Amino acid sequence: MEDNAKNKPLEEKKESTNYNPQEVESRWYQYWIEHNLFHSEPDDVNDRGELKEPFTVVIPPPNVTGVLHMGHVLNETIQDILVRRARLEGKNACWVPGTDHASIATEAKVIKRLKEQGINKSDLTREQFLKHAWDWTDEHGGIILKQLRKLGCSCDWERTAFTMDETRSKAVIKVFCDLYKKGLIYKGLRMVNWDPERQTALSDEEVIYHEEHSKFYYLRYKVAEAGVTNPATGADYAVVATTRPETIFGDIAVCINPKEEKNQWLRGKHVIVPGVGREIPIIEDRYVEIGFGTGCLKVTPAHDVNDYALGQKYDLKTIDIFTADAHLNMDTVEEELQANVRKYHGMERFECRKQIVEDLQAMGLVEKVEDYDNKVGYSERTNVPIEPRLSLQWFLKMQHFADIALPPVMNDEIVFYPAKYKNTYKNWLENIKDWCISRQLWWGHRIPAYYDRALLEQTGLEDYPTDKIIVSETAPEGDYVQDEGALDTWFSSWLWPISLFDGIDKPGNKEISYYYPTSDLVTGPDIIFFWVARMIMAGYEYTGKMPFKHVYFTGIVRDKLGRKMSKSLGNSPDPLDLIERYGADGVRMGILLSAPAGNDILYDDSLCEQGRNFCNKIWNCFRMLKGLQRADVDAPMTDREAVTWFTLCLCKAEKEVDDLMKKYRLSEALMAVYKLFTDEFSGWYLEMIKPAYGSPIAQKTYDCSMLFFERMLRLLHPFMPFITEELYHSLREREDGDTIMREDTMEWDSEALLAQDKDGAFQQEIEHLKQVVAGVRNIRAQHNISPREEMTLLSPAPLSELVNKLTHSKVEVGGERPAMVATFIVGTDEYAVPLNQFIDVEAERKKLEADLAHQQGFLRGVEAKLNNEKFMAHAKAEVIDMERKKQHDAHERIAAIEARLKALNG
RNA sequence: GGGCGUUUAGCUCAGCUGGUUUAGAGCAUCUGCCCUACAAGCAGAGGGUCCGCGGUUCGAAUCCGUGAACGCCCACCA
Repeated sequence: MEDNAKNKPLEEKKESTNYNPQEVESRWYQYWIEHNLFHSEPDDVNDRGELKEPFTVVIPPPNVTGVLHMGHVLNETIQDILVRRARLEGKNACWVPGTDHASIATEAKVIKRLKEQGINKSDLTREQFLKHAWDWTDEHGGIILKQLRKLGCSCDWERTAFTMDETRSKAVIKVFCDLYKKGLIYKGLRMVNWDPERQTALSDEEVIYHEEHSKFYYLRYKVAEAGVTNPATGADYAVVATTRPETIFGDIAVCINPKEEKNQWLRGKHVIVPGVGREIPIIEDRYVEIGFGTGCLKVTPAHDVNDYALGQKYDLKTIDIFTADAHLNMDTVEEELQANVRKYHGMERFECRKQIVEDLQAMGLVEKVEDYDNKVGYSERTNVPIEPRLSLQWFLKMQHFADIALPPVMNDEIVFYPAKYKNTYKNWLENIKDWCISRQLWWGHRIPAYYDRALLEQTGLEDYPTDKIIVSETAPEGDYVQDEGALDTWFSSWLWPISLFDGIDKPGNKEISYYYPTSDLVTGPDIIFFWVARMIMAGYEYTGKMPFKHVYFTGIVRDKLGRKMSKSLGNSPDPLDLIERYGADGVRMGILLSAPAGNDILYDDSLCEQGRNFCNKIWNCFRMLKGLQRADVDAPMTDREAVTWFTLCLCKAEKEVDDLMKKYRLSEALMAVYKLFTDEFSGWYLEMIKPAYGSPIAQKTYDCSMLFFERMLRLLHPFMPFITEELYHSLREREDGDTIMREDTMEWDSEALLAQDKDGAFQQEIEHLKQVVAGVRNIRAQHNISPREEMTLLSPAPLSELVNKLTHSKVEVGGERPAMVATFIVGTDEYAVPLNQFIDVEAERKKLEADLAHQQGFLRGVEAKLNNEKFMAHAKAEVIDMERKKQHDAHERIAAIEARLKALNG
């Protein structure tokens, strides 16, 4: 993988001059913790005695049993950048960490582990099971938070919370009771998404639909009335097409569209469910789409949402033929039909599908089987096909919440980055459905609803009168039974920004008043409905305010082929391993480099490599500067020019980074710093001020350079916290406890500094100079002239001494042109370098002619505009002036090229 | 079936309300270099019909229309 081909073999290398991140990183993280630098308290004041502005971020709590993956690296790095930058700006930054109990995922893991120990969940009481779950949480919980430290995350660890700790649980229960009191929570028998693996209801958002290649089975339903046949075919049966033949045991009717001509003969008749023998009526409803399938729809109210609706409309009974784990339950089928169906009892649903089709085929009741693509819903967590199932669940009415949560996003009180997610958000809220909040799980917040034991035994759960249910934060006196269900995990997550500051239980307390609304939320767009939207709802409902001001949606981290990272593909690198190899700073830079908000990242190790290389570059710049001998002498003119120029570069870059950060264009901000450091500082500035071998540098120049360095470290610190802290302390002696993280109080007025070169004339001069240097270097490269060999540069005008220094040449103004020269043009000036060798006249001429053609083409374009009356009449004056300048410059360049060509020919 | 988004160099992307020397960056590629900070480096070079078509305009990568390809979200066609 490593391309060492052109690298020097290791053994030949001099002593290593590479930056070693591992030692540095662990040392500084420990220092930060020891000095409590991440901790925040309300009403903190700065050195000037002013109250600091709060800047709050709450972490999207990772699953308590989770381990760090690349998605976390991206997400947490972005949060850390925002938080660290806020600290440098003098804000009181508070990043609150924590974990999520993730009820369904964690319960699954616990069950799996118990199974490995030979224990079945069903053998345990609720209390026993919860004991195991808590053990697991204590054991594995928080591993991920430790891993975040390796990444450099500056969370306020003293505030670490858990969605099921005491404060958070209290908030959840309180909110449930409150919403129940407000009439927004109700209990009802509804068709829900049932996960047969975990045996719990799921919300609509937890179902993921996949396109699937399946079969369309055409089944024959014999007409019960004797002698009635299809006039078109003579058949004495109706044909019903279905993708789920195993549900025919629950068929209650066959529905046709009253307008569909070809099925008119079935009106008012009855048919026999094939293989089952149940006689069911033909009903009519316009819901059935004309022209689709056979126009005959089997109605199975217990196992399909639409059929359920039809069942309600026509008052049909329901026969639920599945057990909770999606095996066939024939006990619900009528006694007189048992002989036909008993053999299917206890079969798994897909096995039964095969079997029933086989059996019906044997009976000649299958007309045909076609290939068919349809969508099947899968459980987000267990990845098992969900089963629509009628069950008693708790729901939250959502219209009210949609009404309060939509406007603030649409009018940008809460700003989404990127803004396109506003549409997604709007769409969901405008088609909101009630939220199924109960789960048939034990690991989670138990629903605070109580049933009178005596009454319950009398009525059973389904018929228990709703008005007799007691919803209360504490168990009522007397003989009551608590609801067995737990709440959807998101029913606690949606309170997170409030409950972290105990704002539900103690509204208006000091913490919530200070830290809330939080500043930025960083999360993936995949949980915009699950989490973001619902936090906004809870925020307005319980504080009257938005929960956060900005939402930054990250992309998905993919491999470089664009595939999602997954364990099975083995394309997901272990972040800790990457940190080991490239350093946390390197990994942070790598993951951020190609990550504009909302864009997927095609991750490749080479990105981290670039990050590591950059660290090394910074490290070596520092070594070079620090190693210079200093002397108390006047700085030469070249130093002063270099310092002035770089001051301007730095100020411009600071402004640019500031601007980009305000727009949350983090990768571009980092790139701006990267270019400032590698190109301008290291490539140009250091070469400009580097003293001759063995000579010292002027103290003044040295001090300025160190100042530049420190300012660049500050710019870079949010992105690369470790190396910047290390070098901050290496620049000069610092007091114990000092840190780069403190507010920037350096005397540095970038506006005033930039004003010194308001029209940019000086910067232009240096840019011109850089091009001249490049021109000379180019000639050296083309003619194989060693950088050590001194040359003469013939210039039309005097040039700064910097040119001599950077090109190792003597500049002569004007002067005679010898026969053998190489030339180049910068702007409209022609420069020449006399050569001690013959030049390839043909090659030179060809190049010049190509350039000439290009310039002439350019000129034609410009002149076409200037000769166009309409252009002259419509275009703005500045534009016309610009075109005139272009014309003038092009003429000059053409003249120079022609003169040179003439000299070459003559 | 609706909605949204994307399409610019080999790759990943900038290019804001049309005009800034006939399109920029980083990476990758090629050539030449171990010169006393850095070969995890330095210097230089090459590379684009701005998805197609039509329109608006003096002027379009940029605005409008249309077609295509890809991606995402939502939706109960069995």
